[in-house]
Amino acid sequence: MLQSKLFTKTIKEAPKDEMSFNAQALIRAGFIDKLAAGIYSFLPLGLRVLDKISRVIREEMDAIGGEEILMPVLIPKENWAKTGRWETLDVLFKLKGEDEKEYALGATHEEVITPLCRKFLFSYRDLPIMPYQIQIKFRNELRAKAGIMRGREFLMKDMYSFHADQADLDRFYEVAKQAYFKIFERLGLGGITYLTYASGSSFSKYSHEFQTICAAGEDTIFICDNCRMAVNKEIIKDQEQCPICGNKKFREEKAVEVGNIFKLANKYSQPFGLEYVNDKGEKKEVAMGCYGIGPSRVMGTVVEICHDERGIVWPKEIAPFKVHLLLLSNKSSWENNKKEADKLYQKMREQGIEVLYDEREEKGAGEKFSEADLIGCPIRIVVSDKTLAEGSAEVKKRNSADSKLVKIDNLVKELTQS
RNA sequence: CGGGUUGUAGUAUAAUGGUAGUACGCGUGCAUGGGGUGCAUGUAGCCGCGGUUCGAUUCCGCGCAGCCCGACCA
Repeated sequence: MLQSKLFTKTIKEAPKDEMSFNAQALIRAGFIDKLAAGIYSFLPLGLRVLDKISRVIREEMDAIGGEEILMPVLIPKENWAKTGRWETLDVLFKLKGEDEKEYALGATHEEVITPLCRKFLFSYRDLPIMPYQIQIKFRNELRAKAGIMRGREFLMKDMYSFHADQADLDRFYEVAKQAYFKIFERLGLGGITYLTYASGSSFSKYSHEFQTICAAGEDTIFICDNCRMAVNKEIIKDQEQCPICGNKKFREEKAVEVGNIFKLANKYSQPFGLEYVNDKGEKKEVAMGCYGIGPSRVMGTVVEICHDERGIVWPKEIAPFKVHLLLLSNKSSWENNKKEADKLYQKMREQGIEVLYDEREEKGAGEKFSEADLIGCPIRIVVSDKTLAEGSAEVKKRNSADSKLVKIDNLVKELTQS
């Protein structure tokens, strides 16, 4: 993409009413814009990142049998009433149409997916199934904060699994757990994201959260370094030792809940009468699980963790572009340098390398460098008088101070191999 | 939802009961061209309503909005 065509601009000073680093950096770099408290637009750069996060999640969900769907945002009152959550789920945004019919915006989708599956699930032969969606969720948080880490609307991947019995739910739950570890590894949060025991429901003693260590996090977790698990502070009183190894030494950390998996059992299948017939002709209740990850929260979390004093340092799989190509030149050599950089840009695009090309003539070198650091693409390539004198371009990784000159003819080949 | 705090230009800030200033941005021109470059010039603002006052951006009240702490968070 040509940077001159990017309608967003970077700004030097963050708005004073944004306290969280993720929002400050993302706004300064032109990834997001705040409309109201907890409500953000995703701009071209930000949407690319969000889409990449979603893509990683989608790939891993598909790999464990997920089937992607898209459910409504507008959910009639009757569905919520059936489970009692019209009254008890206080984050619901409720609204009324002209005809007085009442709805709530989707805060979670058990009340949609469960009756939906009633239309297709009849026999044990139909089980298990694992539909999921990636969609904006609406929750009227009393206090939105921390930039895109706790918004009133946010992107969420929610998968629901349906099983013939508890044993099959337990089996798939472990599969989903492993998929989640893979996802966080790919998103650049591997090694600092812990499976965390948290409060469960009447159907299972615990739920599991995926908590990423992060000073900006709202949760406090206690980590067992022995088996690399954690316990949420909310249940630490009734869980004084590691549930896995019995170790009593915990390390306390602030963390962000980036994912959550939950055994629902019959909590929703029961009120909606979701049953199937087993191989003996008997009617049985379907056992359910649900599995959430918030891509927008993940994006905020990554920014909180992957940055330095100059800006964001995106993990390679979710960077808006792999390469940020900068054209520098003085006036006399502009035409020539631009021709070389244009060629390089074309070649990279032909090879499928995602590249943001800063070909703006009016910007000085310092501004281009500063913006590149702020935006945070993994690889910066500079074409200038200096580099062209060597028949080369300068290659520098965002996460390293070192740079090197690479012959222009070898550059694209080297990039496709890295 | 309780407590606190703040609303001045697109952004960040200053002053003032009597013509609202600075920096960045944006526009124009020239210079510059390896770390948010320089000079000139232009552009744009007091959250809303009510009260006090000859006069309110300033003082008072109410409202709205932002932020912080807390509570809440399938």
